[in-house]
Amino acid sequence: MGSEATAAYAEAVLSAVEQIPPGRVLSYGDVAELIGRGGPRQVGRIMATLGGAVPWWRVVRADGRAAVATGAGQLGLLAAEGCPLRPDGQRVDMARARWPGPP
DNA sequence: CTCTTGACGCCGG
DNA sequence: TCCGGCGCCAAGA
Repeated sequence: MGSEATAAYAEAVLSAVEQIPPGRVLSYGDVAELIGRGGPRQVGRIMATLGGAVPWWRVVRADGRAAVATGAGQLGLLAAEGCPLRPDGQRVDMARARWPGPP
């Protein structure tokens, strides 16, 4: 059972993203640290492959900006959920929108 | 088996 | 604030 390691990792990433409450966001690196496995790149890869099954728009870059391939649509979804955005409207206010983590 | 790419992050200038 | 470079791990060609 070797390939299951990747499947288990993918499931851990998707599970963490599903736990993000509306109006909150997590960065790729935050998800990686939360599950304690791999790194930001691995999280991004899982999101690109299986992200469609979870609220992927709640995952943003560490600097509060949206990922390249997701574009402005992500910021629109976050804004619609009440997520605090910066005045420029191009980035998320990580100081307020960052989800502290599971209780 | 090796090389390149990627929904990234951090540091320095 | 913006720009470039280096590091990280895994999958695809």
